[in-house]
Amino acid sequence: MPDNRKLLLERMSSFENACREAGLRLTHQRLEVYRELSEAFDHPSAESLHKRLRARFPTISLDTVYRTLSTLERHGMIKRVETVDSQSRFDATEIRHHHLICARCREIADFSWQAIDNETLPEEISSWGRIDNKSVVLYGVCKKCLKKTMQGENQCTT
Amino acid sequence: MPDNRKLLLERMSSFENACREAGLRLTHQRLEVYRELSEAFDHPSAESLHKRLRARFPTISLDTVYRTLSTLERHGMIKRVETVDSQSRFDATEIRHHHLICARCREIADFSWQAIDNETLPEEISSWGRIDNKSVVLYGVCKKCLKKTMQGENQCTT
DNA sequence: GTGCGTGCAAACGGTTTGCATGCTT
DNA sequence: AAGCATGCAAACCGTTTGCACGCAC
Repeated sequence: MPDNRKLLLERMSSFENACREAGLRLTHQRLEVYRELSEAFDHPSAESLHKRLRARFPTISLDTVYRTLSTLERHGMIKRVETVDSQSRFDATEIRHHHLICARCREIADFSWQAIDNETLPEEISSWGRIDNKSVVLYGVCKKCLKKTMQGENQCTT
Repeated sequence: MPDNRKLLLERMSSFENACREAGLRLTHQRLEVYRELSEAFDHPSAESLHKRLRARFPTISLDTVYRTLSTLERHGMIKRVETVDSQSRFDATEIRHHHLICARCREIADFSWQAIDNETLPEEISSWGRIDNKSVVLYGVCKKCLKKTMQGENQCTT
């Protein structure tokens, strides 16, 4: 059995265990959505996943894909690629800065990080293409929101 | 005259010049949108800007705010805070990685950058709140898209 | 059998667009 | 006077939600 096939089977079985632990039913759709996402390498959108799934499984609905992705995300089984939000946010300052985003109040603060600005990009990048812009986004919870719930402590899991 | 007031006037007059150069008319609405965004420090959304503008200028429409922001962005006079897209994109891999986004084909590629992962956060951050996640996004144009237009050359403006 | 998960359709929120009018040039 | 920019309303697209049926447990 080829290695990638074996790897996928392993991922599927640990996914099934995770579902059981979380009390999520092992539906055909759920398994297929997860399998399709696991085999994808391009960070597909819900709609793009749905298109692929329908090829193998014509009756699956777009709603189910959306719902499944949300459920799996809520249980930490998959990740949503970081976006600020569905709303665009604008900015008139021209000086280089990075962003801090509070997960609770959605406030966006600026900060600068010279060390990063000066860091040279990893070797491999040049084979990908041309880079125009480099941005660091830190996600967390701001002091104001922390105070509201009285659970503080600095911690960076990254 | 206070300093920040003076600074704003300077920005407004250089904005007006930029508009003239770009062939954009100096409408009341255009100027007000830019002024409001310049005075904002919180990366407002179109809707939030509209709300503020209406306080001083009750007849301005939401459409105009949207259109103005797009126009100013197109001319490089303001920036849209980096988002992947309006669509959410998902990801099943659990290993730490950052993202490369191609501005043309919207492809998202992964890369790792140990130097950044190990870099300690700037001092000031701890006064903002708690950080849970750190992500670097590089924007550029991938090789495939570059080939299509035959204009290459590596360059990082950052 | 119980009730979570699905499919369908309709609603939703942010954003864009077609059109006639108004205002900058 | 010419035509870009605006306001209004309707369309749009991605996503969410209410409901009744069906399937995993």
